[in-house]
Amino acid sequence: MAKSLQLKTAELEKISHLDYFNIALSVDLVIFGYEDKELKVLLIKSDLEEFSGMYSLLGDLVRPDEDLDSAPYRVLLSRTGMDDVFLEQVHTFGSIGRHPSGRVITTAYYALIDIRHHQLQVDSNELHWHAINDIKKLAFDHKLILNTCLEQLRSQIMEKPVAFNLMQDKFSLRELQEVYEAILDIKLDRRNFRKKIAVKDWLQDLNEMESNLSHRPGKLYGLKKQFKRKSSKVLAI
Amino acid sequence: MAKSLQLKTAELEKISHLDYFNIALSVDLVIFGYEDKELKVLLIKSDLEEFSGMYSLLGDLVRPDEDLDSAPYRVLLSRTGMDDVFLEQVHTFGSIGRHPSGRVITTAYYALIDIRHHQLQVDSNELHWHAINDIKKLAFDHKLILNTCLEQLRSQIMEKPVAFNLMQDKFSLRELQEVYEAILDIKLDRRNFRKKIAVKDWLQDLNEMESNLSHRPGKLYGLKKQFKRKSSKVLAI
DNA sequence: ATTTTAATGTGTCATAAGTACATATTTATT
DNA sequence: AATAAATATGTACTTATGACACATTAAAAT
Repeated sequence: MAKSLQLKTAELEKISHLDYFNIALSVDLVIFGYEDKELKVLLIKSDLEEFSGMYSLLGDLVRPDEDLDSAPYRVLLSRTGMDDVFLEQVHTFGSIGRHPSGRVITTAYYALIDIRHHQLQVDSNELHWHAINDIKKLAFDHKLILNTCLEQLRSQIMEKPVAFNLMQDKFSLRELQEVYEAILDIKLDRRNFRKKIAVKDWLQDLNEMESNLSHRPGKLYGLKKQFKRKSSKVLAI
Repeated sequence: MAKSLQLKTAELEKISHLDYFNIALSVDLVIFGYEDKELKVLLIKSDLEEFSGMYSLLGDLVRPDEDLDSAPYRVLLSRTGMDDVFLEQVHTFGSIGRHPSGRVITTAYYALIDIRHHQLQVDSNELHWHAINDIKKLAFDHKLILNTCLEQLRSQIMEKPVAFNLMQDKFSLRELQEVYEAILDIKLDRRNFRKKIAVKDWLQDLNEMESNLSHRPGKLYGLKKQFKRKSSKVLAI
């Protein structure tokens, strides 16, 4: 296989016969969703005998004819049917022993999904949403990858308008606060939370109210246009 | 080459004959140093004909028998003789066309070097320090990699005690401020800078003074032990 | 119609952090 | 003894953070 590479430099030639291409490169996805006031992650039953019965992240080898950053979009689309999703690269994991089947280095991404808009086109009944606090161990080093991505998500939500990718287009401030509380896993003070969000100037007052509630409805807001991607998802600024 | 892999899963077997291993993985290093009140980067003349005359970052392919995070240490030691260096992984770059010789995905690291302590064991006279503001273009996508690493460095120096890796063990507050100014490329107010640093509680007053100056000497400080690595470099917390 | 329920919407005070800015002090040099 | 060139330090203003309580609204129940 390595012979089919079009290598030109002395360095690459010299190295190729030393089995340098025995390293495979994959992407792994921490797919976050939000439902029932909980942050969830989409997991699949591992198909490796070493990890039978355990769950793992969705992932795949990177193809030679796609950009690294395109691979996670392809995986998402092909494995879940979800398109137009917010994705961010987090870290690359490459310990020697991390994959039992061989040398695989993996670049981890996190995705943010509005579960209510992106229905799972389940290609297997082994795909399930798991509440983040219920995930105790995962196959491979995927728990480490999950923790790393969760930390990155937590550190970004007050800096950039990314949490909105977990929500529908219209939401009340209560709903927004609940999303933040689910991500951070702490209770927030309502007045202080609203003050902080107001300062960011991310929100558009839609002049609409919640409905079908058995109590006083809240105002509805949307993310300002300048922070949205096509089809209403948020830019990775 | 790919045949020599010990692949066990159906998925990997299926994929291996599709030339999936035609992707090579490398590491590239943005090696920062500080001298003459300037932030510098260690560059080497590119050995590719496509980029003849241009400079590039130090890098190498990752070997199958080393952890990904070990590769940059090996590169640093073998190419410059420098040991015990602060390194941090930043981002992985994997566009299809980024390397003219074939498909190479690269994980970028930045290193922080105290130039005065780590004399270059130059293995080639093509290795040179370049002031960061003088670097206009680089081979491959290395200017993008440099910019990404510089941004990460800038965003970390007020959060974590990493800038000290660019300095000698004993320093005055003026010298420290000059390092921060070089990294951020802005002038800082002396009083406010000292207040901010004091709050961090990173510094140990050494009860020594500068000497051999033609003006009033400043007090000397060192980084507190708890933030140091062996041989006086800073932990990546 | 009135009351109850369950939520929304809002302000103040105290503390901490950020920013702009000027003067007295110390050492070596002349 | 005077000069040069730097160090060391404080205050006033503004902005951000965190703790905390009460009046209001809409729907549902009576």
